[in-house]
Amino acid sequence: MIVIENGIVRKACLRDYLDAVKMLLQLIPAGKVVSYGELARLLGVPPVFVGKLLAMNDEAPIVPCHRVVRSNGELGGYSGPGGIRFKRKLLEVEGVRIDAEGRVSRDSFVHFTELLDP
DNA sequence: CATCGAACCAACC
DNA sequence: GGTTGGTTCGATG
Repeated sequence: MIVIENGIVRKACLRDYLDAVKMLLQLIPAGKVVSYGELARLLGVPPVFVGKLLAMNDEAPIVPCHRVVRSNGELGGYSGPGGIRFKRKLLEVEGVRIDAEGRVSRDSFVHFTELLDP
């Protein structure tokens, strides 16, 4: 059973959360990134759980789980093919600016409210 | 800046 | 019942 409350997912099984995450990921345009926390709010789960879900995505990078980074700009992890190096490469190719310290620039972040409202 | 602990979860042991 | 995750956030020194 899955319940939606104020646009936030409540009690669902892993499979349901995974489907929800994938849908949200498809909304992120190339060249932009979102934070784990943002997804966590929408899904109603703790941020750590988002990581677990993304790690469970077997269709990376078709489903762009590489466009999810830490809120402080650091890349976070990537368990898909090619590992973290590949994640960074993908982002750069898509136009995300990453500084020498491996931080994503703030203007590359996008919020789901901006993706859903316009 | 570094470290700490708690947190909205389901699965697994 | 405790641990585990690609984490976050606020409080603290």
